[in-house]
Amino acid sequence: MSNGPELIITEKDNAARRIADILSGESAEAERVNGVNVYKWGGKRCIGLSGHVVGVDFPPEYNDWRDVEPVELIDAPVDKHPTQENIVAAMRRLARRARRVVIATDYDREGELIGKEAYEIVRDVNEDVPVDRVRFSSITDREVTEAFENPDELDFDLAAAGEARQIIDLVWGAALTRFLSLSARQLGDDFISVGRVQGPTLKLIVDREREIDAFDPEDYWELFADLEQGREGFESQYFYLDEDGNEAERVWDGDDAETAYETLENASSATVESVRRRTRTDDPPAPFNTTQFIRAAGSIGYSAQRAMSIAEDLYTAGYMTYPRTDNTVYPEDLDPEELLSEFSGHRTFGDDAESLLDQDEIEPTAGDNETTDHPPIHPTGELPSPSDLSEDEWEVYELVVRRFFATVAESAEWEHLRVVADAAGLSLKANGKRLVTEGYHAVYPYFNSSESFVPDVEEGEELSVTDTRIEAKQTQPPRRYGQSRLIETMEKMGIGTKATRHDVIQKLYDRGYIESDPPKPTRLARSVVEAGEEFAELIVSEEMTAQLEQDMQAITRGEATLEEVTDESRDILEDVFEGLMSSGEEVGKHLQESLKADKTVGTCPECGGDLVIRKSRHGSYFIGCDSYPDCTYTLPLPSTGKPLIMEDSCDEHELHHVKMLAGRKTFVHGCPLCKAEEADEQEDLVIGTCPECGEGAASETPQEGGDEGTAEGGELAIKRLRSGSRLVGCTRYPDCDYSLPLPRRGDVEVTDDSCEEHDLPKIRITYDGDSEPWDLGCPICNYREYQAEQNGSELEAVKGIGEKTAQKLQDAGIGDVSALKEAEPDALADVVDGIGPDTVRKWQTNAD
DNA sequence: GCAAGGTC
Repeated sequence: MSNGPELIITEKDNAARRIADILSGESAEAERVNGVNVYKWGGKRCIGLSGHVVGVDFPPEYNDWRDVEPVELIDAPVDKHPTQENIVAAMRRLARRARRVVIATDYDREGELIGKEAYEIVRDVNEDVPVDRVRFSSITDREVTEAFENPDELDFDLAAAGEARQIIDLVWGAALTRFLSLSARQLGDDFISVGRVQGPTLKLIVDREREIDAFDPEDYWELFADLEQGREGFESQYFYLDEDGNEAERVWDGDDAETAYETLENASSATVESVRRRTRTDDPPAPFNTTQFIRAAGSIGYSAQRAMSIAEDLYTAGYMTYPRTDNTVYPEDLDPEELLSEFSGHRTFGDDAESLLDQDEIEPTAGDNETTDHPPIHPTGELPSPSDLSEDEWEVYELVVRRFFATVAESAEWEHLRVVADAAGLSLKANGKRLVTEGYHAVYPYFNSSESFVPDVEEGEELSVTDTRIEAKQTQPPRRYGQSRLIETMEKMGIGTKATRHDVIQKLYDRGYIESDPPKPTRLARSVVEAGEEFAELIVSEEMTAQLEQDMQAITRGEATLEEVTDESRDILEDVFEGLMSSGEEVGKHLQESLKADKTVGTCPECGGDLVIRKSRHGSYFIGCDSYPDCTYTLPLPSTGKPLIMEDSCDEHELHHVKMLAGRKTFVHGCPLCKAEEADEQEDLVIGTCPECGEGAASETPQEGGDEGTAEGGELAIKRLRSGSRLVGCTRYPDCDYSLPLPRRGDVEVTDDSCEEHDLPKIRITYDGDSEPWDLGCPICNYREYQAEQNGSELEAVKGIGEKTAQKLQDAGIGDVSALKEAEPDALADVVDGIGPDTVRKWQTNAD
């Protein structure tokens, strides 16, 4: 038997480092094996994977979509192959000499499978080494130590359940995706995908849109009266009892409403008929799991994707716990008092933490989901200072801290006051609420805690009616799902996981199935869902996951095998394909029509054909005529973003407006023909000489046939392009392509002020309305600053570097990422305040 | 190039 080291394998590097610290009493040292961190102490090594390091796929001979009939994929073999070669290689190297291996991946089904994948890699190079499995749900001293004292075995049945899922997802997803894409002749980047999770998610969105389309608004009226007691006024609303004896406020008949309003208008007083006071306890919220965190972040303006990305950064930097968790119950190990006391004395959180510590008892709330995966999201004892984080990061961090505070705070108490009064035979009601005990709201301001005032009145009291109103309204269609509502609904339906739900939504955007926020389905999405409903009901239904979940549990309990479950699933898919293949052409035609509808901007002014959005060979978008090459009419589009056709259109040209999607830089381009005409009409405005080819400029490279160093007389002008963008560019374009960017929005104004260095006038951008003008200054100086900023945000993209830190680095002469990578850690740490060489090394690893 | 699931 080998007397080499003991090898511990975790699911991720972060866990490896923390476990090594705990088991070694902080004495573990990091070394790099094949570019992978390995933590080393005594006779032990600890390596972190990156989730799955092997993936399932068909053998290469199935790669060509046109050579292989999609139906053939159903019975095609499924292989596993390394996807993270460096990690696999490092593991093999370490496992070869190991005397013992301990699998310490996450404590859930997927973790068991990842553990089994590691086990197989280990076995491949070392037949005899004993392999143990340890399970713990939070990386704390006690849990980890205990787990390692009581090692267990890998649960191969549990892992097999995960493998069954992998195979079924691949076979169904790939076969159906290829079938739809081939039938619609959509090959390349724009294939048409379906899958067990994206299918029902898309159907959810499409179904809601169908309800909205089918919605028929109804008119109704509501009546209000302002009442006054002494000098205190408040609003009341008219109500009546409907046929079922329920209270109703909406009057559905216009004449009835008018009659009631006439009566109300003429009433000068109202008599209080009843007063009801109630106190209601408002309990603090449960700890954050991923879904609830995303929801809360959504309520302060972060998309699901963005919230998770920030959470990931805060986690990697050590400020909060693992962001992907289902758990809403704090582990016993978490001592809330101890964690609170870490915040006492803190500039922002100190007062709240201290007031919470003053409570008689600290008993955290608990949610309904108690799982073994990870603890609920909460801040760690390591506190960042605001300068370590960007503004967004700080805002999200504060949310996480305050949520933790809320979970250990006291309940709030509301006093509800309901007053019913009679005015000339009409019933009026008013509901007041007052926050009597602030409770957790004092530390968690994210919930609405606004009060509504109704004065203390008594039964029989006369109130005067000071004003009356009648409001004509219409019933509203159901609302589209927002991203966080979608994620919550997916969780309820049991589809996707904490780590994937937000990615699924992103995937729907990427595939051209949804657009805007809240997401709205495209024509293509409707067709895909229709095709699914008709031929492959399971792929657009949450039933598929529910069934799979049952099968996986059977495998886990040893009541079914992986083969039985996957064979049965393949049989069902065979049946699906029988129906599909006989209607392939029809399905394809329908999909193609929808695809075209999604791209059509309007009618071609030259030939009457359809104008559609196209992609050039260079990857940029433009508008072209569908009858190309017979008609060569085109219109340009802006170079940034992905075009989206909007519902409204231009009155003059009858072309749909176009929106350019570019994340936070998304903007409405408008009518592409108007933009082109505006550019044609506007003349270039010369503001100076071109620094590259103008008078006095020495050309850097001798031109062939030209005299060395001779300027060509180019001038700089403010130009408007047909694509809608503006720039300062050389009048000799395209012979000279010198150009400087100008902002898309606002009016460009040339001031009398000029830049001495570049001999150009300073430019000011003015806006309609109250917005302050922007003194952009000299366009060359401005562009230089812009580039420096770009380098800065490139630095900020590195994990662990926030806005302020990037600034500090720039001050220290680290202008961009490559400079950071080349920097000597000790030397850099010396010049940057509060940063150690280890942090620099961490950034350098992160920058790779 | 397909899915969904890890993780970055």
